[in-house]
Parts: sequence; structure tokens; C-alpha cells
Amino acid sequence: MSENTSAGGSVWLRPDRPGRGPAPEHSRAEIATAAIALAGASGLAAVTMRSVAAAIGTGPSSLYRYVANRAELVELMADQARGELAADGTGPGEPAARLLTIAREGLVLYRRHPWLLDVPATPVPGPNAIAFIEHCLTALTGVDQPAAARLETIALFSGAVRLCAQAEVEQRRAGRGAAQWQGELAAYLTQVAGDGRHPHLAAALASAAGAPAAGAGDPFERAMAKILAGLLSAR
Amino acid sequence: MSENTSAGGSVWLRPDRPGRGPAPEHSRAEIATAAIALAGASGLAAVTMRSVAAAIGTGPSSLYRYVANRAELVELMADQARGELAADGTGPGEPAARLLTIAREGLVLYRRHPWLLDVPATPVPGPNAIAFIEHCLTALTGVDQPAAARLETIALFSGAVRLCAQAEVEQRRAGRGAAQWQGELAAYLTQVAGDGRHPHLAAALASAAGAPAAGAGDPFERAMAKILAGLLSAR
DNA sequence: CGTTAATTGCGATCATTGTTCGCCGTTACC
DNA sequence: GGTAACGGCGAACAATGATCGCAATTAACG
Repeated sequence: MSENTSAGGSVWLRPDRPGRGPAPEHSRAEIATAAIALAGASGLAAVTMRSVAAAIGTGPSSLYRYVANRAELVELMADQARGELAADGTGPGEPAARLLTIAREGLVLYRRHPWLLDVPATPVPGPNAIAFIEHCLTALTGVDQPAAARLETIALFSGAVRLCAQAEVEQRRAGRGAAQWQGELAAYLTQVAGDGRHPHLAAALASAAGAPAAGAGDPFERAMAKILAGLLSAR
Repeated sequence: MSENTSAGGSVWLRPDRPGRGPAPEHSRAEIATAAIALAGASGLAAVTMRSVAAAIGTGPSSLYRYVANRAELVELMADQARGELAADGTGPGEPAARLLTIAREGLVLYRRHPWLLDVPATPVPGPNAIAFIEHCLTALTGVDQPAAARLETIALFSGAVRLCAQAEVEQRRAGRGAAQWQGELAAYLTQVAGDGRHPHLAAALASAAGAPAAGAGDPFERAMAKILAGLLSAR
């Protein structure tokens, strides 16, 4: 039994250390890369120990030499994907503009790796998540907030980005495929809106249907602009 | 094979209809209640088809007469729990204050049912989720936003509530139990902060450690106030 | 009232998945 | 050169989600 399962609450506290035995034939990065490829092709649910093991040409049990369990594997995947984030958003300009740049970067990351939206939040941030936080802190230079409050700001900010990305990706998934599904959903909503007990919702849906492109502009841009205005306001 | 598996994209499109055969011995509400009890006692992972079936005194396969799959069961649980939300926040006052009341209500709901944070977002809202939206729309009366934009506002608002609740519950989970875990996390963070490559993070952590109660007041109140200020600003 | 058809309950069962155990070969350290 | 630790991996286990088919039951229909 390796120490993967015994000590070390998180993966990041258990670095690859060269031991006494033979050199490992694989690496965490290689495993994560293979897992990311699987997730990109068939979703996070397709990332099973067996499929990942087969992808790198070994048996399932071999993976447990590198990872304590599947959750840690997913953690590795998520952090490695976050490593693809560009380090933009540190140029001149207002903090809001800088963070908006970072937000756009995050959106394209979620578009490229939709399975990231299925990764549960983990308590311990990986190195790339920490780099992202540092990056956001850099962009927050000049904002009138105590240093501790800025961490909360970043948490809310990245949560908002994730939420917007989730809405977009979800809409995309629904858009593909089932036209029948769209119809059923519409029937359901109109039924609910027509029962008289949800007048405001009925009005909102009617408004949305009447002027589909009413709120012109990118919804993501709108949402992030509003949220950033609130988050960066004088405390 | 019932129609649970064949047609109807969502549970809400497949109401309990009295058929020709014997009356069902259970109901969706009863099953959801039993499942909620299990989740409250041992977490959402403890809600298995077998455990729920045993809780109501039947076999696992019987559940599939009421629910197409486990995901639908969880959907039922989530919507039923949302039904416990009080309908406060419609009194007089500014919209921000009304929504803040609703946000507090949501926080206590997440505190009472922490497993709700583990429920993945579902595309089709259940009846109680729709009632919640209607409720928020009522509270948004008088806000200078087109009706369609208000739906986005509500989505961002409830997402923020969920995010804050997640942070609080997560902190509570970490607080209980592992003091060793706390130490390892602290060691990890100080190591990261001390490597010189994350100066802003080091400063923020030092500030947070130096003045733990610096940002006095409830973090939830602070966060929601800021976010609401942004969301409700003139479009 | 007898027939029919739809529906429920459920035991048995299958496929899949995460995970563990034990053995063997390999490699670095003394 | 011995030894102790380590990696690879085949085999297996427990748990879970889900399916199938059959018997029992009941409402609708003529």
C-alpha cells in the first residue's frame, strides 16, 4: 500500500517523490492529459479508472500508484486544464476592465472544457488555481478593498464566471439534438405561465419571446459588467 | 416497461396519473421525503436506490415505477426541499432589501439541507423552483429592467446565494473533525505564499491572519449586498 | 358480470464501477 | 551483495444503477 491512501489530505501535499523502487512508467501529468482527452470526447462520466488506465495502456489498479481515488484524478484534471488560462488582464486600465478580460478568458476555458462545469468544488486549490488567484489579485491592484476582502471578491467573481459559462453551455447542449425536447419544455412553461398563478413569470416569458434579441449584446458581457460593478464598488 | 423511461424528458412532464391497475402503494412525495431524510442524515451519496427503497419498505426495482432514474429522484428531492422556502420578502421597502430577505431565506435552506449543494443544476425547473422564480419576480417589482433581463438577474442572484452557502458549509465541514487537516492546509498555503512567486497572495493571507475579524460583519451579508447593488443597478 | 388491458410490486439478475489485495520483478541505499 | 522499499498488475470484491419477466390486482368495457 503506497502512501497515497494513508496520509496527505490532498494530492498537492503528496508530490511525486523519487523513491527506492523502479521509476514510474507514467506521470500524473500524463494521466491527467489522457483523462482530459476522454472527458473532452465523451464527458466527465466517461472518465473511469478503467478507461483512463486503458488510455495509457495499463490496468485499472496501476492508477492507484499515482492517485488515491477518482476524485483526486478529477482534481488533477481540473487543475491541469486551468493551467491553459492565459495570463492576460494585467495591462493598464481600470480594474473592472482587467477582470473582464480575465472573465472572458475563463469563459473560453469553460467552452473548451465543458466537463469542468461538472467538477465539484474542492477545498484545497491546486497550483494553477493558486496561480489564478494570484493573477486576479494582481488585476485587483488599486481597488479600495482590504487584502482579505479581495479573496472573497475573487471567489464571487470566479463563481459568477462559472455560473455564466454553465448557463451558456447548458443552452448549447439543449440546442443540439432534441427539438422535441424544446417543444416539451415550451409546452411545460406555457402551461405553467398560463395557469394564472404566475403572472410575473408569464409576463417575463412573453417579453422574452416577443423580443428575443431585445437585450442586445452578449449576455455574458452584460452579466459580468453588472457583477463587477457591484464587487468592485467602494466597500 | 412503464412510460417513465420512454417519453417525457423531465419528471414534471410525467405527472402521477391514475391508471387502470392497482393504486400505487407509495407516492413521489413520500419517496422524496424518505430520500431527504437519508440525505440529511448521511449526505447525498447515501441516497441510493436500495437505501431509499428500504426506507419505504420495498425493493429497489419498485422505485422505478415512480422515477425513471436516480437523477430524477434527486430532482424530486431538490424541488421538495425548495418547497420549504418561506414566501417572505414581498413586503414594502427597496427591492434590494426584499431580495436580501430572500437570500437569507435561501441560506437557511442550504444550512438545513447541505446536500442541496451537491445537487447538479437541472435544465427544467420543478414547480417549487418556478414558484421561487415567481417570488423573486414579485420582489423585483419596480426595478428598472426589462422583464426578460430580470430572469437573468434572478439566475445570477440565486447562483450567488448558492455560492455563499457553499463557502459557509464547506468551511463548517472543514472546521469539524480534522485539526490535522487544518494544519496541513496551513502548511501548504504558507509554503505557497513563501515561495516568492505569489506576493499578492502572501500579502492577502498575512492580512487575513493578522486581522481575522477585520472585515467585521457577516460575510454573507457583505457579499450579497455588493452583488445586489451590481445586479439591481440601472441597466 | 365476465373479459380485457393496463398497471403495480418485486425477485432475480446483469453490467459497470471504484477499490483492494497479494504477488512478483525492479531499483536504490547501506 | 543483501535488503528494504517501491511500481506494475492480475484477480477479485462490494456496491450500485438499472433491466426483465412474471404474478397479482384493479379499472374500464361490453
